[in-house]
Amino acid sequence: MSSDRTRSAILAAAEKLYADRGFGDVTLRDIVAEANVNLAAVNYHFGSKDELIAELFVTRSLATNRERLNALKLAEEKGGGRAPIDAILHALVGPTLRGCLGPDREGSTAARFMIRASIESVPPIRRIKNREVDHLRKFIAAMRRAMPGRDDADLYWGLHFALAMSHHTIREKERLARLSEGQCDLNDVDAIVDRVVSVSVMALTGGEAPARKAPSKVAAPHGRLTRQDL
Amino acid sequence: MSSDRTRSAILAAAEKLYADRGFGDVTLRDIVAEANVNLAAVNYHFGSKDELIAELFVTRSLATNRERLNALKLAEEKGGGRAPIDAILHALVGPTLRGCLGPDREGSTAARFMIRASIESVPPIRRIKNREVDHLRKFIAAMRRAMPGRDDADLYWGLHFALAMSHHTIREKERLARLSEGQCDLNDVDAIVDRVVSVSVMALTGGEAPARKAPSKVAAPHGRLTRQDL
DNA sequence: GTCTATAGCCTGATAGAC
DNA sequence: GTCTATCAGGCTATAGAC
Repeated sequence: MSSDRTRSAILAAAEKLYADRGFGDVTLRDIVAEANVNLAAVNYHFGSKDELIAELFVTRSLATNRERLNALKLAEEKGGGRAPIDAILHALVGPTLRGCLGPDREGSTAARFMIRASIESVPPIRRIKNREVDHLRKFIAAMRRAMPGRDDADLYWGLHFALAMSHHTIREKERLARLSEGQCDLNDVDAIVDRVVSVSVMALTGGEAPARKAPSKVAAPHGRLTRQDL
Repeated sequence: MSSDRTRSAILAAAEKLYADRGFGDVTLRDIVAEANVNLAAVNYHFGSKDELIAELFVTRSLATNRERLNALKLAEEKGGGRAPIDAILHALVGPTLRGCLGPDREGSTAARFMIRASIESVPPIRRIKNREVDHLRKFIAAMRRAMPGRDDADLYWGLHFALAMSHHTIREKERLARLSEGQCDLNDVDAIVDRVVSVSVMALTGGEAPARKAPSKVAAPHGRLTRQDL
């Protein structure tokens, strides 16, 4: 009982401090001071600093993955087992973007923690991300059903680019706001999700084999290989 | 004179060790052992560990930026002051991708160092990246000349997505190789550059206002706003 | 089981001799 | 410029109180 209170206090204090000041500037001593517990309690309950960080990240990460898979399942049921490609990509990038940029969660501790995790990518978080690859296969499977003709490599690249755009937007939102001098509205999450989905769909459908040996003007600018030639 | 040799030895040893084992696992004591110099020499020559890392990164980073701007200048001269959009994006993402994935530099110390810098994003490197925003304005200016009709916001988003795809490909190349079980060829740099450029061009030209209030089937999947409505 | 006090070792940084 | 010695602060481990 009392154990749960100490454990929870550590988790809450850690998430708050990491969200506020980042992983680099927060020590275990800062965390135990904020939580009003003893230094050794962290090791007792979590084993190490890294495992504490890992638990924080896994908790938030699992929630996002559940949202993703629910949205995917819903979209496929709605389409009788086959969802349109844009709905699949929407299910993939929507939860992540809304979780970090959403107006409801605007500046919530959880959102700011996940943004920090995205920007600083400390070792325990990297480890988790690296083994968190299985649930992406479910998206590849859904994409394969949506676009039966496409090469698998094209599907993987499409998925990869969709994740690239959403993660990079979260990670570099300050920079983009500054570079564009406010002309890119980073508060309108729905518009951002649509933009990412729209570009991802174009990436997946745009180079749709016009003629094996006649690359489109735009796709083969410098006489290099086009996707169709790979 | 002797100072220069010590300085260079530290730089070389640090870049090698960071490239091999990452920033998290390499201490100053490891570096001075590899360089056969005294521990205090690092602080004497660089001020701090962070400034040593910063110097390593800035050196490689400036070289890439020079390549980028040279390629951009060349493309604009070739077109009489106005380069086609794909050539501009090529100049933007080509040097970065070739510098990290190129077959000539395959596994070179410099390439592996820059990949580490991209993956681990340690504080001194983040600081440099954050203030390294000015030279991107030259690319925005060139893009504005190439696509006079486009909204500035669209140009910024296009630039942002191009960088997103190239950086994410460098950063997650192992993961993509594993996820795709080798079906995505991460050794064919030219093909990757073309793929990134091709998608970026589509992002910039694809949503080209078909009709103000009739969003295309693919761009407005869920009745949300399309780019044209922003 | 839960928690505290304390000691250990490693890190980056620095002062002062040479 | 270079080196030795030492420092403060970080995370971890453990012995023992409750």
